[in-house]
Amino acid sequence: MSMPTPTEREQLAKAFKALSSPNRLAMYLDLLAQEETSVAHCCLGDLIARLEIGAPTVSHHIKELVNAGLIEVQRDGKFVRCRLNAVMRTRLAAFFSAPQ
Amino acid sequence: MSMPTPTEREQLAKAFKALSSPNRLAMYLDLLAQEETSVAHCCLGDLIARLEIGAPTVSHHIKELVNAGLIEVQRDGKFVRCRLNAVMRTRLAAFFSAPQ
DNA sequence: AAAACGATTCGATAGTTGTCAAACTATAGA
DNA sequence: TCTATAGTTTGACAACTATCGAATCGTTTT
Repeated sequence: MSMPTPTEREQLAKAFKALSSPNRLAMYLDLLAQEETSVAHCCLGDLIARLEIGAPTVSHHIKELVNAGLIEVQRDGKFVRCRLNAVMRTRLAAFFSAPQ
Repeated sequence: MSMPTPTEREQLAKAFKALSSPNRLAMYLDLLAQEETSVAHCCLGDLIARLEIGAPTVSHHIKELVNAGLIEVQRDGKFVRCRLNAVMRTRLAAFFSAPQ
């Protein structure tokens, strides 16, 4: 990978910070697992059920993950659907990939 | 990537936490860049010179990066040589790699 | 319209962390 | 042995953060 610009470095640090909280990482992993089993549906309630933290905290974490560019959300009636941001995922993979 | 075990998840979170500090990320990037230009040498003084933080802070950050399994260090006389941990780098790349 | 449900905002708190200055240790060279 | 150099440890502090309970907002259902 080529050397990131200072701006890119900032974005990377932000993404890593978002994944540095065990519960946020668990949420990211949940969405990752879901992506690979092609389950369309995932709202905050699902994440709340799986983790042992309250709704306000989950809501806060979701905002952090969105703000870091790691996931995307979309209102759907009462629910908020979450899914991974594929572009960011690819960028992070590239970051750690050794040259050829 | 297959679902990480709780232990693996802990290790991942630890690695991301280590990279979530802009200065620690800069240090990791320094070692990354160096790896790719095949410069053998990199001691703490080099990192101190490039970043605008003091020696105690750099020393502290190095310990964090080592503890997270991201880099390895080795005493060499007066100096401490730093280099990336290739295994961890590969694991992180795999984590973000999309299936097939 | 009222109740129920999903999610967000707010205020507070306990705990964590990045940084520094000062003191210290270790190695190399004169 | 004295000095200079490279790095570490310690103690402290300001800034940040993960979490909670309570109140609120928006949507659906009855």
